[in-house]
Parts: sequence; C-alpha cells; structure tokens
Amino acid sequence: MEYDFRQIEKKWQRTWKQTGAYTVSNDNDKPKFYVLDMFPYPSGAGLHVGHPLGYIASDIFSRYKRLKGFNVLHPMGFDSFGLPAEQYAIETGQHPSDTTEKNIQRYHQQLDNIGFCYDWSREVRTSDPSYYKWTQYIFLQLFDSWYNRILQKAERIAILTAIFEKEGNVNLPAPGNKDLAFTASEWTTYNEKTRLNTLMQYRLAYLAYGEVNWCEALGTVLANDEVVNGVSERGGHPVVKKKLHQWYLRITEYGDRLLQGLEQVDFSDAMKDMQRNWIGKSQGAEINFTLTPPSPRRGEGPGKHPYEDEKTLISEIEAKEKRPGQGYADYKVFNEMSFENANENRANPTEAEHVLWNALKNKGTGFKFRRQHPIENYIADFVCLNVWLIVEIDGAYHNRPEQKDIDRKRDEDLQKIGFKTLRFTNDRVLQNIDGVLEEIRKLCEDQRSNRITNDHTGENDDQRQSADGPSPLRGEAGVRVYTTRPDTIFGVDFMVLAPEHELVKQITTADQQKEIDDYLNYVQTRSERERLAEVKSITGAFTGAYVSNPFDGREIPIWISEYVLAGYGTGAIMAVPCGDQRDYNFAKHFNIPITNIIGDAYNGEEANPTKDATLHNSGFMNGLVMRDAMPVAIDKIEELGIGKHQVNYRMRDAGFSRQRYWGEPFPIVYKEGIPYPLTESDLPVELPYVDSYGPGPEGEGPLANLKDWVLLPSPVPGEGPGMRETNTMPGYAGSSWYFLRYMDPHNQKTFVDRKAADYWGQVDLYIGGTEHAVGHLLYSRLWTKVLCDLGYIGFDEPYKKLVNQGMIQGSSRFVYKLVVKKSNEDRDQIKQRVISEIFYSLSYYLEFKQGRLKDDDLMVLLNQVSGGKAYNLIPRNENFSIDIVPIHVDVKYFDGVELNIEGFRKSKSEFTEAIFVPEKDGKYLSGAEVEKMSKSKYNVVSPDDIVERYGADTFRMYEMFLGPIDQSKPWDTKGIEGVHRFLRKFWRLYVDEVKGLIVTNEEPTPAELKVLHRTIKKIEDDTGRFSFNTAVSGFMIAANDLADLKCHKRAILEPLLILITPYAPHIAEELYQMLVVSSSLSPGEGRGEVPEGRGEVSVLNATYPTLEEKYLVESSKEYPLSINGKVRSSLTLPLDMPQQEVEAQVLENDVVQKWLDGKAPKKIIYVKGKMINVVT
RNA sequence: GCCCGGGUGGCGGAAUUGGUAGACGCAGCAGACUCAAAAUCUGCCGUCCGCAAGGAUGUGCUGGUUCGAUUCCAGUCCCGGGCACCA
Repeated sequence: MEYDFRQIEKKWQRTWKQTGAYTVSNDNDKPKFYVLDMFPYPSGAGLHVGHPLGYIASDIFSRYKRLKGFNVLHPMGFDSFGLPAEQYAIETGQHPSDTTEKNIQRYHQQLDNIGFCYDWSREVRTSDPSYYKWTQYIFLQLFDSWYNRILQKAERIAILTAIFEKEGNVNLPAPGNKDLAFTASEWTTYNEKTRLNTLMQYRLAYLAYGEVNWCEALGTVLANDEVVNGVSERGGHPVVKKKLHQWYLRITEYGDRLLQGLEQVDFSDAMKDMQRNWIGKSQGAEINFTLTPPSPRRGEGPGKHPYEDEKTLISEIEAKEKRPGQGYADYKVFNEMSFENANENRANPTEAEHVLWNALKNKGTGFKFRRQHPIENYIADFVCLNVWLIVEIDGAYHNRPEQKDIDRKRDEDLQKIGFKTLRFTNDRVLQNIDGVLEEIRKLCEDQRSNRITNDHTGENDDQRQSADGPSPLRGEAGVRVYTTRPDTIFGVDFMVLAPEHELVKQITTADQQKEIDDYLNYVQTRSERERLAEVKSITGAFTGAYVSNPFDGREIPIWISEYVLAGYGTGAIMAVPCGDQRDYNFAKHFNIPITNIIGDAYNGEEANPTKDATLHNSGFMNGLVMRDAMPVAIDKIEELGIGKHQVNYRMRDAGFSRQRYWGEPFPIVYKEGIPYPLTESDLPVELPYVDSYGPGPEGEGPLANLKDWVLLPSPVPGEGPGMRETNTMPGYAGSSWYFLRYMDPHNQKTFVDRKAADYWGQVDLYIGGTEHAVGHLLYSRLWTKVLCDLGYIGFDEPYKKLVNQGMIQGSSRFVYKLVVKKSNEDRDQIKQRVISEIFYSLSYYLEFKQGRLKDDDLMVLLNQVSGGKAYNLIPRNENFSIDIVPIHVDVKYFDGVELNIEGFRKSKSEFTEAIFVPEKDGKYLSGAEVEKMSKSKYNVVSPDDIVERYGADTFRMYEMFLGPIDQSKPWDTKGIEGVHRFLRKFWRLYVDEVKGLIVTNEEPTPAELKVLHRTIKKIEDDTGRFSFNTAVSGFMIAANDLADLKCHKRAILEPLLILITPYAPHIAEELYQMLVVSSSLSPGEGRGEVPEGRGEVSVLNATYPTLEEKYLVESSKEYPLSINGKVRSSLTLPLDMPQQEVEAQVLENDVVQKWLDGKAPKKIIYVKGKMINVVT
C-alpha cells in the first residue's frame, strides 16, 4: 500500500471537521493554554508559502500542548477592514464587503488545506457588525475614561467630575492643556459646553484640532508609525502636515506603564528595544534662561523699537492725558523696566481704570483679573490669564490715526501669543460700567471654551509629552529648554530655537531681522521630504538676542536652526558644543567660541558625549564626575526656581481617525459642534452601503457624502438634530482587542465575559512578524491596560510570550536576453532594439559581463544554435553593439535552475519562437537571486501547489525544516523532496507496499527502545524551545535508525506516531487508526483502508509518551582522545572507571605513545563523559 | 550616526553549559536493482598534500584568555533589521 497522501489528508480533514475535533470548550478541568497567530488581512493575492510559516509553528505547538494535556485555544480570524480593499473598490467599483468576503473564502480554503487545528466556530472578522459593535463599545469606554496620574490607572470620567467639583483641577493638570487651571467654584460656574471641552482635555479617546500626517494620494491621515521616511508605508505616497479635527488615543499617558510592562513579558530583546525606542523616555531638566536686554557694550546699539519714532507724538499726547508716562509704557520694549512701569502705573490709575478695576477685582465677571500686568513686550491694563483676555482702556489719543496703527500692531502681536484684546474708551467705562462688565464676562466664557478646544496643536504640542504637569514660567520672558544633560550647563555656548518657535518673532533684533526672515523663508520652502532626503547640512541664523546663563551670568547668543525640532521638548535647546556633535558642528560652522568643561576629555576636534569626565570651568560643580553632577545641577536649578526635573517621551498620542470608508464608524454624534457619545443600545453603528468611495468635502471621508446618514433628526429623544462623525477608525482598532473576542466570540451582552477572560487570561504564545512591533503590539497593549484598569479583564499585558517568525524569501530566476543597442548616440537616446527573442544561458552571461566573451563570440554561439542564421537575426554594423540583460521569469518554469523551455515558450506569445543558447551539456541554466517574495518578481510560490504535489504533512514539515523559525531564509522548492522522502520512509516502517500493515507485537530490543526514548527527549526539548527544524531532523534520524534496525514493532512505532502528530497530523492519524483497529497483530496482518468518520479514537487525543531515562543510560563512552587539544584517536571506556585507571589506559594507547615519543605527559585532562586530552 | 541581530561546505542549516566542527536535508559524484524510466538502496562528498596510512589547514578578519574557542574577551570588516537631527 502506497503512501497516498492526497486521499489520506482529505479524509482526515473531513473527519475532523465532522467530529468537531478542534472545538474548544471554555468549561474544562484541564489547564488552559492560549496560542494565537496574528490574524491576516485577507488580501486579494491569497497566501504564498511565506505566510503559513508562523501558522504552522503555532499549530504544531498547539497540538503538542493538547497532547500534553492542556485545553488549548487556537483560533483564527480576519483583520478585514483596511485600505487595500477600499483602493481596490475605487479602481474596480466592487464593494469592499464583496471582495473581502471572496478573499476570506479563499483564505479559509488555503488554510484548511494545510490542516490547521483552528476552532473555526470562534472565527472573528473585524469588519463584521457583530464584531465592530464591540470595537465601538470599547471606544466609548476609552472616551469615558481618563488617566489618573496619581493612581497610575484609567478611571471613569464621572470620578473626574466629582474631583473637579471638590477641588478643581489643582492636583490633576490636564494632559491636553497644561495651562488649564480652575478651582472647584470655577468649575461649578462652567456651562455644559465649557465642561465638555474641559473634560476633552482628559479623555483617553479625545477630539482635538491638531497637525496630522495627511496623505493626499490616499486621502486620509496616517498614524506616525504608518509614515516611513516622509512617505506612506502603504504605497509610498507623499505625506504632509495638515491641521484637522481628529480623534486621538492618549497613549502618552501610558508611556511609563507600557515601558514597565515590557519587563514582565517574554518578547525578544530586539522587539522590546524597538518599543522602548518608540516610546523614547528620557530624563532631564527643563530650564528657563532669561533674556538679557540689548546692551550697547556689544556695539550693536539697543534694539530699536519700531515705535521709537512715535516718541514726540506720545509726549504731546501725554501732556493732554491725566497721567504722564502712561502712553509710553504701552510700547516699551520689554525689559526689567517694564515691571517698574507697571508698579508705577498701578499707583497712578486713570479714573476709568480705577472704576473698572473696582468692578473687576472682586470677580464681578466670575473671572480673575490682574491689572497693569506685563505681557511679553507690553503692559496690559487688565488681563485674565486663565482665559487669555486683555482689557484696555483707551484715552483720547487712541483716536488719532497713527495711534490706531500702533494699537492694531499691538493687538496683533498679543494675538499671536494667544491673547485677545478688548478695548473700551474711558467714556464708555465711566458711563456704562455694567454693560462693559457683561461684555467682558461673555467674552471670557467664549475665550475659555475656545482655549480649551483649540489647544491641541499636534507636533507643536509640547504638553502632551510631559508627564509631570504644568511647566513653569509661561509668559515670563526667557528661553525654556529641555536637556538631558543639566550637568553641562556651564558649557552652554549658544541657544538654538526651532524656526517655528514662537519666541523667534519677538526676540529678533532689527539688525538681524532680515537674516532671520531669509532663513525662515528658506525653511518654509523645503518640504518634509527634502529635509529628510538631504544629507544633514548645517544651516541656521542668529536672532541678535541673548539670554544669560543663570549660574555664571554669561551672555549666550540665541540662534535658530532646522536641527532643533519644534515638536520635541520645548522646541529649544541649550547647545553644548564640547559635548554634543551637532552643537559642535554648528559652532564650528558659525564660528561660535567653544567652552571646554571636560578638560582633557575634549580634544578640540570633535564633541565628546561622555558622562564619565570630570567637570572643569563649571563653578560649584568643578571636580565632579558628570554622571554625579546631574542630580546636583537639577537640585540647584530647582532651588533657584529656574527650572525643574522633567521626563520627556518621544512618542506622540495616536491619531485615531481616518477619512476612509472601509473601517469602523465612530459611535459619536455632534450637536453644536460638540461630540456626544451614543449609548450602547445604539450600537453597532453600521457602516452604510455606498456606491462611490470618493472623499467628502474638505478632507472628510466618503461617509460625509451620505447626507441622510450623517444627519440625525434627534439623536437623543427630545433633543435637537445632530451630525454623525464621518471619519472611521484606523486599521489597528479592531486588532487591538481581537484576542479577547476569541475567548467568548458569540457573547451578545458584552465583548468578553469576565469569567471567560479570567479562564483564558493572557495569550501564552503569540506568533507573528516583527513588522507590528510599534503599531499593533503597542496599541493592543494599551487597550489591554485600559480594559484592565476599568475592570473588564484581570490582566494588563495581552501577550505573555511573543515569537517572531522570519520571512521566507523568494528565489527569483533570470534568463538572459540579448538586446541590440545603438551605441554612437547620447546615453539617454540609446534605443534598445529587440530583433528576436534570444536567450543565453547563465555561464555566457557571466563570461560576457567579465569581458571574457566578446560580441563576436556571442554571434558565433548564436550561429551554432540557429543553424547559421545569426546574421539574419541581428543586423550588425558598427553603430550597434549587443548586450545581455537579465529578466525575471516565473519560478514555475524551472526545475531548480534548469529552464523548462517548452513551458516557458508557452507562457507568452513572443516567446514561442525564442532561441535559446544552452550550456555545453544542452541545458539552459538560469541565474538565481534571493529577493522578497512578490508578484512583480515572479518568484511567488503558492502553498496550494505545494500541498497538491507533496501533501500538507510534507509542506508543514518542510517549512519547519528550512531553518530556525525566527530567521529569514529563502524558499527552495527542490529541497522539499528530502522531507517527502522521509515521510514515505516513515510510512514504510508501518506499511509494506504489498503486505499492508507490517507492525508486530514483538518485544523491542534495548537498541530500539533507545532510539524511541532518545527521540522522545529530542522532540520534547526541541518543540519546547521552538527549534522545529532540529525536531524534524530528529524524526529523520529516528526513521533512518529504525529502518536500519528493521524495526516494525508496535511498542516503538505507536509512541512515535504520537510524537509526530503535531508536525504531520494526517499521516499520524491514518497509521494510528490502522494500529488501533488491529489491536492484535501478527506479521503481515493489517488492515488496509481505514474507514472515514472514526472520531471517537483519535491520535489527536492520545497520551503523549513519557520519557524513560533508563533506556538512555550508557555504561561506556567512546571518548575523543586528543593530544594538545587536537583529536588524534578515540578510546572506549566504561563511564564509571576511576580517573587513575583512565589515565593508565590512555598512556597505553598506541596513538598516545606515538605522539609522546617516550616522554612523560605534562598533564592528562579527563572530563567524564566528554573527552580526554593529553598535554605534552 | 545610534541601537539590535547575524557571518560555519556548492546551498538551507546543526553543534542546548568552552569539550570529536559540518548533525539532518538539498545539490553533486560513483555504484546496485531495472530492457528502460521512476521509485528504492549502497558508498563518497570543507580545502590542500598523499595510492594509502596519515598529515596540514579550516567556523568573516586580527589579537587575547584556556589543556582545549564556532562558543568567552578586545579590536576590526561585511551583511540584515530597527531608529534616525529626539537635545
């Protein structure tokens, strides 16, 4: 009886399906084990042989664990929302749900062919409303949560509002806006809109107006990890920054926990490093350097204020006003004098100011005002810092046209910083103080709402990176920097601001204005891509302004440069050229003198970023090692009140909206611009069916075109109309929690029952590719932590162990085509002309490229194979030259590297008449190269073809045999023969072609038992450590040994079947059934066909054989006998022989005597059970 | 540039704690069976010298530690992956 894998595999796949062999119960006494694959996106191309690698590994492990007595959950599903289906829909007009369904069918079939043990009754599809209902539900939970930094966990919004009512937000600075501050009583005065806007600054899923990665070609925004080198990860389209209203997940709040969680999970170091890198936590200090007034000493003269010329005018007016000096103060350039002026003015208010102040100071508006308060370059009459509102009272001179310009400029300047100015005339204040107050109050409220909502400015939004609450000193004049090296503060030689930094326009001196403007222009004209593509060049400009070093008072010039990013830290750095290479390069380029604070450690030619040098020129820190100086510096900085210890993260909050159709709709409705969550009973918000997938108006998604769907007459009974959110969720939404749904896939009440979640718990083994290191894995970890904090599940890391499978690369094949070029023309104009399809075999190509074959030689060869027609085929004259170029050919036309010429001829009409110049032995050989498997390289191998030709068991074992699971390796179809031969050999241990089953009940010999138990040990060890390739070789060795021993004994062969079941389940089941139905055997007796439908006894549920060490115990060992470390001979000795006797035996050995040549050895090294070495 | 991996026959790879380098398989060569083919089986298979016995050499390169190094240490080159002006 032959090994008929086709019939066997089909039969058992059918049987297992019928008997529900893979159905898993949540109610089981056995210990649980959860094995998960990263579920696939069902693409139109189907699976290639690279995809199942991880699935096979997890399948083997699942089956192994099941045989070892575990209740194993091993599910599969589809990540079926996503861009490609939509792109395909745009191109072909087919609805994504149709193509997705079709693709899933195909995947199903392909996966089933390979014989995986998935419990398909638990299948999930992220695009199925019954699934995404719960994705939407979890989104609502994120929306209804905030991160309590004190308790380090997510809590419900209701808890937050309760706290606000009690104590305002003094202890809970808003992560979305660190300048937001209000008291309990202020909170109680807030209207609904203000409250909701305030809460939005805390929610874990929040809406904000911010800079996003906009991809025009895809018509959507992309998350940071979906942008690679300034272009989209999918498709490589350009990505630009754009400001849009977007949903975000506040992942930055979880930065620390995501970092700490890595300590508890078993991921590869590379994977952990990638995540740590992405999170990018750094410790340092934020320091404020105060601006120094322009000083004549520097020979630049005082910075000339644009309105200095107005002095005459002013004095004129002053004479008429009641208070001399006041007018001038308005335009005074900011310096220390401002404070004096302010104090002076407070003492001398005008009458109108006095009246208004009395009304404002006892909170007549409900908002706190200050008077005569310096703000940047100006002094405001009245200001409410909470809502950024300035109130000015204007005297008569403000009516003059010149003054109006000045006022407008002033208002604009303040507007740029964020202040709104409200102006009243003296008369109005004096005549209608109540009306003025009401107007101020109203504007305050508006300002408050606006400020709360509009503060998410994407990349410029530094508050989202700082976990430590509000930063000091806003509005105080100075340059705030973030540094990880406060110990180097005495080495600061200049400051650098990002070009976009808000201070730039305020501090630039008149002299430097042009230079700065030119530089800003230059920066603006450069796209993101240019900046990235360009080799780092040193550019920058000097602002003309200075700060002083708080420790030694040194004046430090302020520069701007592209190399400082607006989006990280404070957007400004203190440059220490002796310790930072970029600062060094910048200093050299612009001739800025460098201060050395590390003595000999600095060689003057490059920066030295060491932390181990001793500090010089560093005031009170002199003599300290830098590493130790850091806390000293921070303490001092905090003591002086000029800064504080600060933790920064590189990671940004995750954008959560896409302007696409094929994704989860948001369960959100807008009323008067405010987003409201729908209730659970409104879920799922089903994705409406559309016919066109074009973008909506103003960067909105396709859903915005569905007016009927968008407009809700009355979202909540008894309330006004609302508009649906038209964005959809990104690809990672559904995949962030799918592992939970498998545990309880049909639950209608909740996304996973707590009992089911408690039973299955963490995924014990997760297998997938490294490409999800910072995307899916990080988001999935975040969701798990939130759901754990909120009490839905009892663990906060989803995946206990992660194994990354490597890529299977394609092996491309080339043929070498002759082309004729016109050679006497410009390079660009060379016209390639194909006279006929002529292909040279590999060796000619190589020799031609090495110059060992010339054009004429090629012609001679061609003449031979074409029967003397070469010169008819290729018209030759001196204007032409010939060349050979490699072209990709589909691997299916090759047997190894030999071309199947007939098959190739048939593949395309132009090849039918092709001429081949073969090697001397008549074979046409191709070139081969290892490349990524892809359609365009014609090197894709489909698992379907392989399974059809060799069977699923062979395919499974071969994929494992290729090499270590986590390594990338090329596919080589030829090599599969070896594994297939092995399985046939394995089969022949049990079944004879003629006699049928030949398994006997004879007693096994010690040698046979040794083979079995050695194999048990090997397979258990190797499977346990995911070394599947060596396990397969272990099976081969066992089969070879047993065949040599002519062993056909049931006592050996039955346990062996169970061992191989995880790897090759079909053949194992077939043979097992034969053995089971023939319980008493004599030689030659055996059943042939095994009937279908026998589910009650199955090798899938057999008991795993137990290793018995006693069969492996050896009494003697053949030792390698080496002399001076080189093996010269071997010597078999009993293992229990004492050392002295061993040494005596060794000395008697002929080979040893020969090498000793009569001399006594210096030493004999004897390692019991390992080796013997004689040292002469 | 920084951070991780990795360099072993013609090829995929093995050597789990420092102890016989090249398991297992592919490809190749020689042979058996066969009218023939397929299938199967046997032998050889890192390189160099040698008929052989045997010897020399050999895990990217240069050193070191050790009785003994693919394995540990230092330096260096190359390949792959990740991050990339992150202060």
